[in-house]
Amino acid sequence: MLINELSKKTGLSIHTIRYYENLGMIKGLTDEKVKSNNYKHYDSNAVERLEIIIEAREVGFSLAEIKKILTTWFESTESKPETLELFEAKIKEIDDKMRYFKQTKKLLEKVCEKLKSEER
Amino acid sequence: MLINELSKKTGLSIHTIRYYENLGMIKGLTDEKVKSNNYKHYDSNAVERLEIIIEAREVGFSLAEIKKILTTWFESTESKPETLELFEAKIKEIDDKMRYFKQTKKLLEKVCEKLKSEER
DNA sequence: ATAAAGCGTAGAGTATAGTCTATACTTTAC
DNA sequence: GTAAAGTATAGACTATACTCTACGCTTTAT
Repeated sequence: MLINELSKKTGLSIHTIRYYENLGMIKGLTDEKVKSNNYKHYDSNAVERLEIIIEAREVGFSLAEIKKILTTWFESTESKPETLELFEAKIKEIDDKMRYFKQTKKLLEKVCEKLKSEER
Repeated sequence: MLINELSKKTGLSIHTIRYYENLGMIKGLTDEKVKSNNYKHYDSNAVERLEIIIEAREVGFSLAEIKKILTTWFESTESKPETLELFEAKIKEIDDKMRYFKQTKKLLEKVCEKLKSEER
């Protein structure tokens, strides 16, 4: 599929997809048989990668961190112990964030209660 | 307390605290009795506000959004229905994010498994 | 065959959230 | 009383993640 279809499939803008591609997070391939243009074709792996990017950026990971996750998941040949340590630390971070989430949700619920009681 | 103590209590840098103060998220007061300087004094409310800021930014709320939460929680006199709607939408957002968290955590756990199996 | 839409690259611009520097005055320690 | 450390303001600078514009070429539709 071309970038337009990829954009529609993932909900990301063409600009954003190209930005991620420039960062090396996804890769499109030009059809060798066609010489008149250099349009890039994207496969299901590109979709998968973009879906992971969307998920992980929502969690607050930086694109640099997400890139490491993608590399390890899809390309890694040799495994470095430091990468494992990084990801294990990230899992702990997620657990910590979950706690912040619960606290903030509670606060927001209290704020809503307050607003509702003032309404009367 | 002065800004140095506030910084130590919250773990935020003095620069960041001033940045938040400039945004109107916290407020220090100069001692009227002392005329030689205009050092600002911060009370427990400032600490409370900064703790809320830390929590909520971890969740991914923008400072503009956090400011609204603080205003409603500490200063609001009249309650606007749109504010209530905003916060209720934010609670839903938190629930959505929780799902992303769980998915990303699963992915990271799989990635860690992969790394461990390659190690052997 | 020509206009409209799509693709590519490169680079400029924007928004958010800090972070740092310069300058000047004040307080504290020795 | 002098140097070091603390405080204030203003503005410059940085990093991250987009977002947009300009330009030129290609494909598609009419």
